Amino acid sequence: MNYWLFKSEPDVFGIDHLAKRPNQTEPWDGVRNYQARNFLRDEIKAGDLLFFYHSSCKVVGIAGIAEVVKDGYPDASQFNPESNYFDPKSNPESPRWISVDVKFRKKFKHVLSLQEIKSNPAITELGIVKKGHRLSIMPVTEKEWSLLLEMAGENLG
DNA sequence: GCCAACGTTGGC
DNA sequence: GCCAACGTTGGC
Repeated sequence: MNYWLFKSEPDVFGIDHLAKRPNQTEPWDGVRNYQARNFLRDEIKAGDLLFFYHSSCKVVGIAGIAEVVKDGYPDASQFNPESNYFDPKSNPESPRWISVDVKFRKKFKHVLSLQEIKSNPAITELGIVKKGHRLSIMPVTEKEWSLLLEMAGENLG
């Protein structure tokens, strides 16, 4: 089982939205980057855990934890002309974009801010601390997962 | 809202 | 297959 970080804009879909969904579960759709798509298709599996990261907002950082509950499957929004994520070049015979389902696990009492994360010299591999990162989905090492949990003053309880 | 950094596109 | 132009991302 692996650890991940998923970015989302909380004004569009944040951890509070996830917590209010039926069964606290939601398809993670709209990923339109090939590197992130490959993670969804090949490596992200049910049972994996992820940090739910809030971007482009007031307090940027890790807001909580969710769990992958369904392996990769074709992202329905790519075939929906009404969707912002519609991709006319994709087709159902060979879908280009992939979703997984994620389920709410916990919301942190305080967002672990990007600033705090960057201030820890032990966090060096994580994509978000690197300059110019653009990935909306990125791997987190087990070591950094534990460290970040500890920094947030949280656990998986 | 600015702007640097990046991925994608498309002409050649 | 190169690379300039363009659009998007995301922290500030």
